[in-house]
Amino acid sequence: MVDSKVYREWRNPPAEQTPERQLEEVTQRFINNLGRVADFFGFNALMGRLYGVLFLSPKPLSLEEMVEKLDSSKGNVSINIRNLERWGLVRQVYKWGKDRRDYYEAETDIWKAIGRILQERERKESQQMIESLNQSVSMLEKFSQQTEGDQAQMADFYLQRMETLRRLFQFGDQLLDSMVQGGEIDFGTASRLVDLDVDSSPDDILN
Amino acid sequence: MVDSKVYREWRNPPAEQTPERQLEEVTQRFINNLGRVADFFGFNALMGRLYGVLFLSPKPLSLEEMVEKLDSSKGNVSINIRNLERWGLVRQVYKWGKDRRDYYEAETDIWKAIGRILQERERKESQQMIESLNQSVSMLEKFSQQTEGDQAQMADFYLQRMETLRRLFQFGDQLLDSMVQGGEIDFGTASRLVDLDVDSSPDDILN
DNA sequence: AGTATCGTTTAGAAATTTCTAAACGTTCCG
DNA sequence: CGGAACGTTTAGAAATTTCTAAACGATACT
Repeated sequence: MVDSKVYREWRNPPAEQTPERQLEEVTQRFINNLGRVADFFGFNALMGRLYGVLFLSPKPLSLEEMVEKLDSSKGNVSINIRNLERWGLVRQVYKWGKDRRDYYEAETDIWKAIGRILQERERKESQQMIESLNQSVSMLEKFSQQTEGDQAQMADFYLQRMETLRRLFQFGDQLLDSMVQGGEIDFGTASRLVDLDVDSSPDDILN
Repeated sequence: MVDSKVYREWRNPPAEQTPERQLEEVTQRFINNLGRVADFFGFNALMGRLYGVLFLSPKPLSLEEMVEKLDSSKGNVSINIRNLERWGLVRQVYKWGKDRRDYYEAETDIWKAIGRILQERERKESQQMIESLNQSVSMLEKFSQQTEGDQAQMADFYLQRMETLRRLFQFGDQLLDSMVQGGEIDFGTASRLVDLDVDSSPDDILN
Protein backbone atom coordinates (compact mmCIF):
# COMPACT_ATOMS: atom_id res chain seq x y z
CA MET A 1 0.00 0.00 0.00
CA VAL A 2 2.03 2.86 -1.28
CA ASP A 3 -0.25 4.64 -3.61
CA SER A 4 -3.56 5.31 -2.00
CA LYS A 5 -5.92 2.60 -2.96
CA VAL A 6 -8.87 3.35 -5.10
CA TYR A 7 -12.04 1.87 -3.79
CA ARG A 8 -14.99 1.18 -5.93
CA GLU A 9 -17.68 3.80 -5.72
CA TRP A 10 -21.19 2.40 -5.69
CA ARG A 11 -23.31 3.99 -8.33
CA ASN A 12 -26.53 5.20 -6.82
CA PRO A 13 -29.55 3.12 -7.63
CA PRO A 14 -31.16 5.17 -10.36
CA ALA A 15 -34.68 5.52 -9.02
CA GLU A 16 -36.82 4.75 -6.02
CA GLN A 17 -35.26 6.68 -3.18
CA THR A 18 -37.48 5.09 -0.60
CA PRO A 19 -36.66 5.77 3.05
CA GLU A 20 -35.43 2.23 3.41
CA ARG A 21 -33.00 2.69 0.58
CA GLN A 22 -31.69 5.90 2.04
CA LEU A 23 -30.92 4.31 5.37
CA GLU A 24 -29.48 1.33 3.60
CA GLU A 25 -27.20 3.55 1.60
CA VAL A 26 -25.88 5.41 4.60
CA THR A 27 -25.12 2.23 6.47
CA GLN A 28 -23.46 0.62 3.48
CA ARG A 29 -21.21 3.57 3.01
CA PHE A 30 -20.29 3.53 6.66
CA ILE A 31 -19.56 -0.17 6.57
CA ASN A 32 -17.38 0.10 3.50
CA ASN A 33 -15.50 2.98 5.03
CA LEU A 34 -14.68 0.87 8.03
CA GLY A 35 -13.40 -1.75 5.64
CA ARG A 36 -11.06 0.80 4.17
CA VAL A 37 -9.91 1.89 7.61
CA ALA A 38 -9.27 -1.66 8.72
CA ASP A 39 -7.20 -2.27 5.64
CA PHE A 40 -5.29 0.93 6.27
CA PHE A 41 -4.40 -0.25 9.73
CA GLY A 42 -3.09 -3.57 8.56
CA PHE A 43 -6.13 -5.68 9.22
CA ASN A 44 -8.25 -6.75 6.36
CA ALA A 45 -11.25 -5.11 4.86
CA LEU A 46 -13.73 -7.74 5.85
CA MET A 47 -12.79 -7.36 9.48
CA GLY A 48 -13.64 -3.71 9.30
CA ARG A 49 -16.87 -4.25 7.47
CA LEU A 50 -17.84 -6.97 9.88
CA TYR A 51 -17.26 -4.67 12.77
CA GLY A 52 -19.31 -2.04 10.98
CA VAL A 53 -22.26 -4.34 10.57
CA LEU A 54 -22.26 -5.20 14.24
CA PHE A 55 -21.64 -1.64 15.28
CA LEU A 56 -24.76 -0.57 13.44
CA SER A 57 -26.90 -3.36 14.69
CA PRO A 58 -29.10 -2.80 17.72
CA LYS A 59 -29.02 -6.48 18.49
CA PRO A 60 -26.41 -9.20 18.31
CA LEU A 61 -26.13 -11.01 15.01
CA SER A 62 -25.58 -14.61 14.10
CA LEU A 63 -22.95 -15.76 11.68
CA GLU A 64 -25.63 -16.47 9.13
CA GLU A 65 -26.99 -12.96 9.37
CA MET A 66 -23.58 -11.42 8.91
CA VAL A 67 -22.89 -13.61 5.91
CA GLU A 68 -26.10 -12.34 4.42
CA LYS A 69 -25.49 -8.67 5.11
CA LEU A 70 -21.96 -8.71 3.81
CA ASP A 71 -22.55 -11.11 0.99
CA SER A 72 -19.52 -13.14 1.93
CA SER A 73 -18.95 -16.80 2.64
CA LYS A 74 -19.50 -18.59 5.92
CA GLY A 75 -15.89 -19.65 6.27
CA ASN A 76 -14.59 -16.21 5.60
CA VAL A 77 -16.86 -14.59 8.12
CA SER A 78 -16.05 -17.27 10.63
CA ILE A 79 -12.33 -16.66 10.64
CA ASN A 80 -12.64 -12.90 10.51
CA ILE A 81 -15.12 -12.67 13.31
CA ARG A 82 -12.78 -14.68 15.47
CA ASN A 83 -9.98 -12.33 14.64
CA LEU A 84 -12.13 -9.44 15.72
CA GLU A 85 -12.92 -11.26 18.90
CA ARG A 86 -9.27 -11.89 19.53
CA TRP A 87 -8.62 -8.16 19.41
CA GLY A 88 -11.54 -7.46 21.70
CA LEU A 89 -13.40 -5.54 19.04
CA VAL A 90 -16.33 -7.86 19.17
CA ARG A 91 -17.73 -10.15 21.76
CA GLN A 92 -19.83 -13.23 21.78
CA VAL A 93 -23.23 -13.04 23.37
CA TYR A 94 -24.82 -16.10 24.83
CA LYS A 95 -28.47 -16.78 24.39
CA TRP A 96 -30.12 -19.64 26.10
CA GLY A 97 -33.00 -21.47 24.64
CA LYS A 98 -33.09 -23.92 21.82
CA ASP A 99 -31.09 -21.59 19.62
CA ARG A 100 -27.52 -22.82 19.54
CA ARG A 101 -26.18 -20.25 17.13
CA ASP A 102 -23.35 -17.92 18.16
CA TYR A 103 -24.29 -14.30 18.40
CA TYR A 104 -21.87 -11.43 18.30
CA GLU A 105 -22.05 -7.79 19.21
CA ALA A 106 -19.61 -4.95 18.73
CA GLU A 107 -17.52 -3.70 21.59
CA THR A 108 -18.69 -0.11 21.81
CA ASP A 109 -15.97 0.98 24.17
CA ILE A 110 -13.71 1.42 21.23
CA TRP A 111 -10.99 3.08 23.18
CA LYS A 112 -10.54 -0.04 25.22
CA ALA A 113 -10.22 -2.13 22.09
CA ILE A 114 -7.72 0.26 20.59
CA GLY A 115 -5.75 0.12 23.77
CA ARG A 116 -5.46 -3.61 23.45
CA ILE A 117 -4.31 -3.36 19.87
CA LEU A 118 -1.73 -0.74 20.74
CA GLN A 119 -0.48 -2.80 23.59
CA GLU A 120 -0.39 -6.16 21.90
CA ARG A 121 0.40 -5.29 18.34
CA GLU A 122 2.00 -1.90 17.91
CA ARG A 123 3.95 -1.98 21.11
CA LYS A 124 5.20 -5.45 20.49
CA GLU A 125 6.56 -4.20 17.23
CA SER A 126 8.32 -1.20 18.70
CA GLN A 127 9.81 -3.17 21.55
CA GLN A 128 11.11 -5.77 19.20
CA MET A 129 12.89 -3.08 17.22
CA ILE A 130 14.27 -1.45 20.34
CA GLU A 131 15.50 -4.76 21.60
CA SER A 132 17.30 -5.44 18.38
CA LEU A 133 18.80 -1.97 18.32
CA ASN A 134 20.02 -2.37 21.87
CA GLN A 135 21.80 -5.53 20.92
CA SER A 136 23.38 -3.97 17.89
CA VAL A 137 24.44 -0.87 19.75
CA SER A 138 26.14 -2.72 22.55
CA MET A 139 27.77 -5.03 20.07
CA LEU A 140 29.07 -2.10 18.10
CA GLU A 141 30.37 -0.40 21.20
CA LYS A 142 32.39 -3.42 22.11
CA PHE A 143 33.55 -3.72 18.56
CA SER A 144 34.59 -0.11 18.37
CA GLN A 145 36.82 -0.50 21.41
CA GLN A 146 38.45 -3.71 20.27
CA THR A 147 39.19 -2.49 16.78
CA GLU A 148 41.08 0.29 15.13
CA GLY A 149 41.21 2.15 11.88
CA ASP A 150 38.52 2.21 9.26
CA GLN A 151 36.59 -0.61 10.85
CA ALA A 152 36.30 1.20 14.13
CA GLN A 153 35.31 4.35 12.35
CA MET A 154 32.57 2.56 10.52
CA ALA A 155 31.34 1.07 13.75
CA ASP A 156 31.20 4.52 15.31
CA PHE A 157 29.25 5.81 12.39
CA TYR A 158 26.75 2.95 12.61
CA LEU A 159 26.50 3.56 16.33
CA GLN A 160 25.54 7.14 15.85
CA ARG A 161 22.92 6.37 13.26
CA MET A 162 21.39 3.53 15.19
CA GLU A 163 21.28 5.64 18.27
CA THR A 164 19.09 8.11 16.39
CA LEU A 165 16.66 5.43 15.48
CA ARG A 166 16.69 3.97 18.92
CA ARG A 167 15.58 7.29 20.31
CA LEU A 168 12.84 7.50 17.76
CA PHE A 169 11.49 4.09 18.56
CA GLN A 170 11.79 4.69 22.24
CA PHE A 171 9.74 7.78 21.87
CA GLY A 172 7.19 5.86 19.84
CA ASP A 173 7.00 3.26 22.52
CA GLN A 174 6.50 5.94 25.13
CA LEU A 175 3.76 7.47 23.05
CA LEU A 176 1.98 4.15 22.78
CA ASP A 177 2.32 3.62 26.47
CA SER A 178 0.80 6.99 27.18
CA MET A 179 -2.09 6.22 24.90
CA VAL A 180 -2.74 2.99 26.69
CA GLN A 181 -2.21 4.31 30.19
CA GLY A 182 -3.83 7.65 29.63
CA GLY A 183 -0.77 9.82 30.12
CA GLU A 184 0.32 13.01 28.47
CA ILE A 185 2.66 13.72 25.64
CA ASP A 186 4.36 16.87 24.49
CA PHE A 187 5.35 16.54 20.89
CA GLY A 188 7.36 19.72 21.02
CA THR A 189 10.04 18.27 23.24
CA ALA A 190 9.56 14.95 21.56
CA SER A 191 10.69 16.12 18.19
CA ARG A 192 13.70 17.78 19.76
CA LEU A 193 14.58 14.51 21.45
CA VAL A 194 14.29 12.43 18.39
CA ASP A 195 15.95 14.58 15.84
CA LEU A 196 19.49 15.10 16.83
CA ASP A 197 20.59 15.44 13.25
CA VAL A 198 24.16 16.21 14.17
CA ASP A 199 24.52 15.26 10.61
CA SER A 200 27.86 13.77 10.76
CA SER A 201 28.06 12.27 7.28
CA PRO A 202 31.82 12.08 7.47
CA ASP A 203 33.43 12.25 4.09
CA ASP A 204 36.51 10.63 5.50
CA ILE A 205 34.85 7.29 5.88
CA LEU A 206 35.17 5.20 2.79
CA ASN A 207 32.75 2.52 1.91
CA MET B 1 -1.65 -8.81 8.24
CA VAL B 2 -3.60 -10.15 11.11
CA ASP B 3 -1.40 -12.75 12.57
CA SER B 4 2.07 -11.44 13.15
CA LYS B 5 4.19 -12.30 10.20
CA VAL B 6 7.03 -14.68 10.57
CA TYR B 7 10.20 -13.47 9.01
CA ARG B 8 12.95 -15.72 7.93
CA GLU B 9 15.79 -15.91 10.39
CA TRP B 10 19.18 -15.92 8.75
CA ARG B 11 21.23 -18.82 9.88
CA ASN B 12 24.59 -17.60 11.09
CA PRO B 13 27.44 -18.33 8.77
CA PRO B 14 29.02 -21.35 10.41
CA ALA B 15 32.62 -20.21 10.73
CA GLU B 16 34.89 -17.27 10.16
CA GLN B 17 33.64 -14.52 12.43
CA THR B 18 35.93 -11.94 10.92
CA PRO B 19 35.39 -8.32 11.93
CA GLU B 20 33.96 -7.58 8.50
CA ARG B 21 31.42 -10.32 8.90
CA GLN B 22 30.38 -9.03 12.28
CA LEU B 23 29.74 -5.55 11.00
CA GLU B 24 28.01 -6.98 7.99
CA GLU B 25 25.73 -9.02 10.18
CA VAL B 26 24.71 -6.11 12.35
CA THR B 27 23.90 -3.94 9.38
CA GLN B 28 21.96 -6.68 7.64
CA ARG B 29 19.86 -7.27 10.67
CA PHE B 30 19.16 -3.59 10.98
CA ILE B 31 18.21 -3.33 7.34
CA ASN B 32 15.88 -6.28 7.49
CA ASN B 33 14.27 -4.89 10.60
CA LEU B 34 13.52 -1.68 8.79
CA GLY B 35 11.94 -3.78 6.09
CA ARG B 36 9.67 -5.32 8.64
CA VAL B 37 8.81 -1.94 10.08
CA ALA B 38 8.01 -0.49 6.67
CA ASP B 39 5.74 -3.38 5.96
CA PHE B 40 4.07 -2.93 9.31
CA PHE B 41 3.30 0.66 8.46
CA GLY B 42 1.74 -0.16 5.15
CA PHE B 43 4.70 0.50 2.91
CA ASN B 44 6.58 -2.36 1.47
CA ALA B 45 9.56 -4.17 2.81
CA LEU B 46 11.94 -3.09 0.11
CA MET B 47 11.25 0.54 0.83
CA GLY B 48 12.29 0.01 4.40
CA ARG B 49 15.37 -1.94 3.51
CA LEU B 50 16.33 0.62 0.94
CA TYR B 51 16.05 3.35 3.50
CA GLY B 52 18.12 1.24 5.84
CA VAL B 53 20.91 0.86 3.33
CA LEU B 54 21.09 4.58 2.76
CA PHE B 55 20.73 5.35 6.44
CA LEU B 56 23.78 3.24 7.17
CA SER B 57 25.84 4.62 4.35
CA PRO B 58 28.26 7.45 5.01
CA LYS B 59 28.00 8.53 1.42
CA PRO B 60 25.22 8.72 -1.15
CA LEU B 61 24.66 5.61 -3.19
CA SER B 62 23.85 5.02 -6.81
CA LEU B 63 21.01 2.85 -7.97
CA GLU B 64 23.49 0.23 -9.05
CA GLU B 65 25.07 0.11 -5.61
CA MET B 66 21.72 -0.28 -3.92
CA VAL B 67 20.73 -3.06 -6.29
CA GLU B 68 23.91 -4.82 -5.34
CA LYS B 69 23.55 -4.40 -1.59
CA LEU B 70 19.95 -5.50 -1.52
CA ASP B 71 20.24 -8.15 -4.15
CA SER B 72 17.17 -6.89 -5.92
CA SER B 73 16.44 -5.84 -9.48
CA LYS B 74 17.08 -2.47 -11.05
CA GLY B 75 13.44 -1.81 -11.86
CA ASN B 76 12.30 -2.71 -8.40
CA VAL B 77 14.81 -0.47 -6.72
CA SER B 78 14.00 2.30 -9.15
CA ILE B 79 10.32 2.49 -8.30
CA ASN B 80 10.84 2.02 -4.61
CA ILE B 81 13.50 4.66 -4.30
CA ARG B 82 11.18 7.10 -5.97
CA ASN B 83 8.46 6.24 -3.53
CA LEU B 84 10.85 6.95 -0.72
CA GLU B 85 11.72 10.23 -2.32
CA ARG B 86 8.08 11.11 -2.66
CA TRP B 87 7.65 10.71 1.08
CA GLY B 88 10.72 12.77 1.77
CA LEU B 89 12.53 9.86 3.35
CA VAL B 90 15.33 10.02 0.87
CA ARG B 91 16.74 12.71 -1.29
CA GLN B 92 18.64 12.86 -4.49
CA VAL B 93 22.13 14.24 -4.38
CA TYR B 94 23.65 15.87 -7.41
CA LYS B 95 27.20 15.27 -8.35
CA TRP B 96 28.80 17.15 -11.14
CA GLY B 97 31.44 15.69 -13.27
CA LYS B 98 31.21 13.13 -15.99
CA ASP B 99 29.25 10.81 -13.71
CA ARG B 100 25.61 11.01 -14.71
CA ARG B 101 24.30 8.48 -12.26
CA ASP B 102 21.68 9.45 -9.66
CA TYR B 103 22.84 9.33 -6.10
CA TYR B 104 20.58 9.14 -3.09
CA GLU B 105 21.02 9.73 0.59
CA ALA B 106 18.73 9.16 3.56
CA GLU B 107 16.88 12.03 5.15
CA THR B 108 18.28 11.87 8.66
CA ASP B 109 15.78 14.27 10.13
CA ILE B 110 13.37 11.43 10.47
CA TRP B 111 10.89 13.40 12.46
CA LYS B 112 10.37 15.70 9.52
CA ALA B 113 9.75 12.80 7.21
CA ILE B 114 7.31 11.24 9.63
CA GLY B 115 5.52 14.54 9.85
CA ARG B 116 5.01 14.54 6.15
CA ILE B 117 3.66 11.01 6.17
CA LEU B 118 1.30 11.79 9.02
CA GLN B 119 0.10 14.88 7.27
CA GLU B 120 -0.28 13.49 3.80
CA ARG B 121 -1.23 9.94 4.42
CA GLU B 122 -2.67 9.29 7.86
CA ARG B 123 -4.42 12.60 8.15
CA LYS B 124 -5.89 12.35 4.72
CA GLU B 125 -7.38 9.07 5.79
CA SER B 126 -8.86 10.39 9.01
CA GLN B 127 -10.28 13.46 7.36
CA GLN B 128 -11.86 11.43 4.67
CA MET B 129 -13.61 9.33 7.28
CA ILE B 130 -14.70 12.37 9.25
CA GLU B 131 -16.04 13.98 6.12
CA SER B 132 -18.07 10.93 5.30
CA LEU B 133 -19.38 10.67 8.84
CA ASN B 134 -20.39 14.30 8.80
CA GLN B 135 -22.40 13.73 5.69
CA SER B 136 -24.07 10.66 7.10
CA VAL B 137 -24.84 12.32 10.39
CA SER B 138 -26.47 15.36 8.87
CA MET B 139 -28.37 13.18 6.46
CA LEU B 140 -29.62 11.04 9.31
CA GLU B 141 -30.62 14.06 11.34
CA LYS B 142 -32.77 15.35 8.54
CA PHE B 143 -34.15 11.90 8.01
CA SER B 144 -34.99 11.48 11.65
CA GLN B 145 -37.04 14.64 11.63
CA GLN B 146 -38.92 13.88 8.46
CA THR B 147 -39.80 10.36 9.41
CA GLU B 148 -41.66 8.62 12.19
CA GLY B 149 -41.88 5.24 13.80
CA ASP B 150 -39.35 2.44 13.49
CA GLN B 151 -37.47 4.15 10.69
CA ALA B 152 -36.89 7.27 12.73
CA GLN B 153 -35.83 5.15 15.66
CA MET B 154 -33.30 3.32 13.56
CA ALA B 155 -31.98 6.60 12.26
CA ASP B 156 -31.53 7.84 15.80
CA PHE B 157 -29.70 4.73 16.74
CA TYR B 158 -27.36 5.04 13.78
CA LEU B 159 -26.85 8.68 14.65
CA GLN B 160 -25.73 7.83 18.12
CA ARG B 161 -23.32 5.16 16.98
CA MET B 162 -21.83 7.23 14.21
CA GLU B 163 -21.42 10.12 16.57
CA THR B 164 -19.23 7.92 18.74
CA LEU B 165 -17.01 7.09 15.84
CA ARG B 166 -16.89 10.65 14.67
CA ARG B 167 -15.53 11.68 18.01
CA LEU B 168 -12.94 8.97 17.85
CA PHE B 169 -11.72 9.98 14.44
CA GLN B 170 -11.77 13.60 15.34
CA PHE B 171 -9.58 12.85 18.27
CA GLY B 172 -7.28 10.85 16.06
CA ASP B 173 -7.07 13.73 13.67
CA GLN B 174 -6.25 16.07 16.53
CA LEU B 175 -3.57 13.72 17.70
CA LEU B 176 -2.00 13.62 14.28
CA ASP B 177 -2.14 17.35 14.05
CA SER B 178 -0.39 17.68 17.38
CA MET B 179 2.30 15.33 16.26
CA VAL B 180 2.89 17.35 13.14
CA GLN B 181 2.64 20.75 14.78
CA GLY B 182 4.43 19.81 17.96
CA GLY B 183 1.53 20.27 20.34
CA GLU B 184 0.49 18.44 23.46
CA ILE B 185 -2.00 15.70 24.07
CA ASP B 186 -3.57 14.41 27.24
CA PHE B 187 -4.78 10.91 26.67
CA GLY B 188 -6.60 10.86 29.97
CA THR B 189 -9.23 13.34 28.88
CA ALA B 190 -9.02 11.93 25.40
CA SER B 191 -10.29 8.54 26.36
CA ARG B 192 -13.11 10.12 28.29
CA LEU B 193 -14.09 12.12 25.27
CA VAL B 194 -14.09 9.24 22.91
CA ASP B 195 -15.79 6.61 24.95
CA LEU B 196 -19.24 7.74 25.75
CA ASP B 197 -20.54 4.20 25.91
CA VAL B 198 -24.00 5.25 26.99
CA ASP B 199 -24.67 1.81 25.76
CA SER B 200 -28.08 2.28 24.47
CA SER B 201 -28.59 -1.02 22.68
CA PRO B 202 -32.32 -0.61 22.69
CA ASP B 203 -34.12 -3.89 22.70
CA ASP B 204 -37.18 -2.20 21.37
CA ILE B 205 -35.65 -1.58 17.97
CA LEU B 206 -36.28 -4.44 15.66
CA ASN B 207 -34.04 -5.18 12.77
C1' DA C 1 -29.48 -44.57 15.11
C1' DG C 2 -30.72 -40.91 11.73
C1' DT C 3 -31.02 -36.29 10.41
C1' DA C 4 -30.66 -31.32 10.64
C1' DT C 5 -28.13 -27.35 12.04
C1' DC C 6 -24.36 -25.20 13.61
C1' DG C 7 -19.19 -23.37 13.29
C1' DT C 8 -14.64 -24.76 11.72
C1' DT C 9 -11.26 -26.42 8.67
C1' DT C 10 -9.31 -27.18 4.30
C1' DA C 11 -8.03 -27.33 -0.63
C1' DG C 12 -7.59 -24.72 -3.95
C1' DA C 13 -9.53 -20.53 -6.88
C1' DA C 14 -9.25 -15.62 -7.44
C1' DA C 15 -7.28 -11.31 -6.65
C1' DT C 16 -3.65 -8.52 -5.39
C1' DT C 17 1.03 -7.28 -4.57
C1' DT C 18 5.77 -7.67 -5.36
C1' DC C 19 9.40 -8.69 -8.25
C1' DT C 20 12.34 -9.68 -12.45
C1' DA C 21 14.12 -9.50 -17.08
C1' DA C 22 14.00 -7.32 -21.05
C1' DA C 23 12.71 -3.53 -23.96
C1' DC C 24 12.98 1.20 -24.27
C1' DG C 25 14.26 6.21 -24.43
C1' DT C 26 17.83 9.49 -23.33
C1' DT C 27 22.24 11.34 -22.98
C1' DC C 28 26.91 11.32 -23.72
C1' DC C 29 31.04 10.32 -26.12
C1' DG C 30 33.80 8.23 -29.77
C1' DC D 1 26.17 7.69 -36.93
C1' DG D 2 27.03 3.78 -33.40
C1' DG D 3 27.48 2.21 -29.01
C1' DA D 4 27.79 2.51 -23.99
C1' DA D 5 25.75 3.79 -19.59
C1' DC D 6 22.10 5.36 -17.37
C1' DG D 7 16.99 5.26 -15.24
C1' DT D 8 12.25 4.04 -16.45
C1' DT D 9 8.57 1.33 -18.12
C1' DT D 10 6.32 -2.86 -19.07
C1' DA D 11 4.73 -7.67 -19.53
C1' DG D 12 4.26 -11.18 -17.15
C1' DA D 13 6.27 -14.52 -13.34
C1' DA D 14 6.25 -15.44 -8.49
C1' DA D 15 4.58 -14.87 -4.02
C1' DT D 16 1.18 -13.65 -0.90
C1' DT D 17 -3.37 -12.69 0.67
C1' DT D 18 -8.17 -13.16 0.50
C1' DC D 19 -11.99 -15.74 -0.50
C1' DT D 20 -15.24 -19.69 -1.65
C1' DA D 21 -17.30 -24.21 -1.69
C1' DA D 22 -17.30 -28.36 0.17
C1' DA D 23 -15.99 -31.62 3.66
C1' DC D 24 -16.07 -32.28 8.35
C1' DG D 25 -17.06 -32.82 13.34
C1' DA D 26 -19.96 -31.73 16.99
C1' DT D 27 -24.44 -31.18 19.08
C1' DA D 28 -29.34 -31.46 19.51
C1' DC D 29 -33.62 -33.22 18.38
C1' DT D 30 -36.74 -36.92 16.52
